[in-house]
Amino acid sequence: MSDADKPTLLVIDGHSLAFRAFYALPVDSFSTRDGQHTNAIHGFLSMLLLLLANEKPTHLAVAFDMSRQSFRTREYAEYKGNRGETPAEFKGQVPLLQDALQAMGIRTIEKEDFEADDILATLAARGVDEGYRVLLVSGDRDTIQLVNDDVTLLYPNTQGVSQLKRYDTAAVIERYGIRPEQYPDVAALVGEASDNLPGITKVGEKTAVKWLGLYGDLEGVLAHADEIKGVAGQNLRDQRENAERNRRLNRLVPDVPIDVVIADLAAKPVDVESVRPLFERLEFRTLLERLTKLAAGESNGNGVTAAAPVETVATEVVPVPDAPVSRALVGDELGGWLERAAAAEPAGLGLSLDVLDGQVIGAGIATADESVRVPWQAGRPEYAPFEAWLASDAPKIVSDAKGQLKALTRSGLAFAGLVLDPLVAGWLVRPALQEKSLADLVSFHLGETVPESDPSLLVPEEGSDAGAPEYAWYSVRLAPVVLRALSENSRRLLAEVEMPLLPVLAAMELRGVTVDHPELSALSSELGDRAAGLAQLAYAEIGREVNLGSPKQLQEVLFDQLGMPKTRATKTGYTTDASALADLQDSNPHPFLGYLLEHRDATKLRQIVESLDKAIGSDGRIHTTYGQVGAATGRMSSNDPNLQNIPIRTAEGRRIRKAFRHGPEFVELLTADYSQIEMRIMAHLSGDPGLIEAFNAGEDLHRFVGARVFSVDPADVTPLMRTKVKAMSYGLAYGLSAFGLSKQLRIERAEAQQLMREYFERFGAVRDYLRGVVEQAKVDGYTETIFGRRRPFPDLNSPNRVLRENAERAALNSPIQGSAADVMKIAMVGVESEIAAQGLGSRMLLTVHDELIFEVAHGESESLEAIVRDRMASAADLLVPLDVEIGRGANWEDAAH
DNA sequence: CTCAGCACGTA
DNA sequence: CGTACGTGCTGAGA
Repeated sequence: MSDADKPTLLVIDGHSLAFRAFYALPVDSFSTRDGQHTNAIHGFLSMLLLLLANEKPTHLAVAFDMSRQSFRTREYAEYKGNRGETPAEFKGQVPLLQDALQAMGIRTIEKEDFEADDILATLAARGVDEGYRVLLVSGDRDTIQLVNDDVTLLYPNTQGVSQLKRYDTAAVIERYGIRPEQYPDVAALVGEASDNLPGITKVGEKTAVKWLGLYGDLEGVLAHADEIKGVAGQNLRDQRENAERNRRLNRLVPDVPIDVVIADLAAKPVDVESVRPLFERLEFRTLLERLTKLAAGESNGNGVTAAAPVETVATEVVPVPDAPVSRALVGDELGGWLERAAAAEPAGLGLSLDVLDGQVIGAGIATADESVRVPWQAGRPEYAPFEAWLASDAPKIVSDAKGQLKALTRSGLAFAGLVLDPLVAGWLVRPALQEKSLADLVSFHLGETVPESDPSLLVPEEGSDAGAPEYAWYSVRLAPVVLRALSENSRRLLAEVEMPLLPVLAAMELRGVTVDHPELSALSSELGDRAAGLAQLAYAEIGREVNLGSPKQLQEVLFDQLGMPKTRATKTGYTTDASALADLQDSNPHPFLGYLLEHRDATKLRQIVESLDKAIGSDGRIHTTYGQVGAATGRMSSNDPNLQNIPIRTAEGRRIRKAFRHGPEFVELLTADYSQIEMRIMAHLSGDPGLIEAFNAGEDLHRFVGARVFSVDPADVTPLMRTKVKAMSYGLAYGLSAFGLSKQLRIERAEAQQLMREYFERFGAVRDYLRGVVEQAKVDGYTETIFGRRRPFPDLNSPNRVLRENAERAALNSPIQGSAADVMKIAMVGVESEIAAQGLGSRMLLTVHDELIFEVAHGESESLEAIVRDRMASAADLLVPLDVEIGRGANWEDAAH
């Protein structure tokens, strides 16, 4: 059996690690509201989670000292007698820590008369015998003696427990100049102050190692004590009992009588729910989150190892390398460094820009071993090599590149050669937004902690927060690790879609969209007046003033004062949402309800108008920010402000769209959207002949489907029939139930059920496909889009029904929504590059999932429309055509079709 | 001041 | 008991 195949047994000295954590973490910052100190528990568990994620032990246990008394104190009463009273704040934490471990399903072991390290020695010996690779974690140096080819020691750094140094045989030899089994001899000679074991006066590590080199072991040294010259030799002869006693005491017992079968220590997936109560009591929110992530990432729940890239690929994580100290370089010196660096990292150099007020003020550039700082100001000759490198095709790896790309553009710097954004790549690995920042990514994939900015950091080091050179260094080191975690298809998606899209989004953000301020202001005050009037009317109905925006106060009015029947329960009471209020209006008509609903509409719209108005920049335009790594399905999001939820359903809402205009240099806006893209994708993925025919027939989809479902001629499909099949069709992709359908259409359950039955009779392949998606995902642990974008679903096999069914619906929807997102992204890249290739002045401004909005330059209406239509329609080759609808107009509303 | 919960806008 | 988002408000706790 090769080493890599061996199971890994992890044994931790619980006391020593918890004690380290106790002193490493400020006790004041780790206490619950009711005064329980938790710093030792928190520190220990934090370290444990890191170990579980990074080392992936197959078996594990935590050993504790039972008391201060042991066979050692009986032999030598002063043993550890120098240690003060254990702080009460610490003592109280140990039982809680043991409870936490138990809840996590981790075995704790203690044995009367022995110390935890003896248990480590015993388990290590048994583990090696039974063919395990053994990892020990202890803060007691005596455990160094246990290291051998199969046993590795992880020893906490002096500062705390956040970093462990890995001691294998080679590391021990390097650090101490002796083999691990010789360590107790050295310690016996030198003594161990912390254990109150005096050694030989004047003999330190160097002398001890020298003597052992000469005479082999302690026995040999003592046998030749007479030959050793000098004061040290004399002291050795005088104090040899010290050494002999120390050696007896520091020998760890490899056969403590404990009835532990190592196979029983097998690591079980942590059940987050059984841990939750205790963690919540200890107020460990971050830890619970990390634990949840760990549980989600480790297993897909059914024991089938998913091919999905959900497992961290970090292996060598401890010890943590320190970021190289970086020098500031400019001019020829930088030019030379860049040349050498490029040779060292042919896949690309790490780059991170320092940005202040949207402008570049400097940069960090790194290889995996070295980083440099580059200051920058416009127009200085000494920065020419830097500018040339930026503009060249030299490959660059930039984390969270979009914002930096914008800063480069704003600073007038040409840029090329972006080959990878590790943040985007990491999102493709785990698209559920787990790793939101470079620090998260570093922690997950490298198992390291970025200084200062990471909440899991145990001991914040002062003034060591990461700057541009460090970010560049992390980026370049992340690149190969993250890429390895991606499937081949995902890598292609990254290279051919996501990376090319990144600068496109940056450009769109910079362009912004013109919005008419006076129009919004007028709308806002109009809506404000209306809301105020409606509020007065509502107050009059109930004879008092309440805050209509407060669900709590509304509940008092509706259920107490007006005595209306209770609505659907929420966590904190009963819902007052629009559909519930509409139901109430049916059963218990009351003018208050109508005024309340209208008031809601008015205030909601006003709030949207207000926030848009505030977002208009000095250029008269709104610049949203797109979240390329926003959605788990692959979609983009828009924020600050969100331009993807501008009202459209009501006439009032559409007035907001009228305020979105073309800029003065342009003649109109053009909107282009995919018609029914999700249904088309469903037709493609399911191969349903009926649905495919529906799209190829070129007839109104819902009319066609309605004709099939209700067995009538298309011409005889009534509006009501059309509404019903339309709701059904759209609901399909979301995992809609008969209950949900009946609710939405306000029809009987039985009728909804009947409708679904008829539907699936005609479009059976759709149902088969949707079922198949979930079944396959349960086996694989993930779903995949047409273009290979994967999304893991750890809850699909959860015993918790709510979790499982939620996961099933999400899994069913994911390939559909995700493929649509793939198609749109491909189209955007294609359109942008074709506009550039043809040298058009028109520009792509916005994307709203299945819609693109452009600003049309003079005389380009037709050519732009042709480009957009072509690139959107040809973005994917499906079994059904991709239909694109285009409209033009002076504003967003008029440009709709 | 932060945070959870609710409600609601879009595709 | 319909997927995916982002935002703003309230009210509770610091």
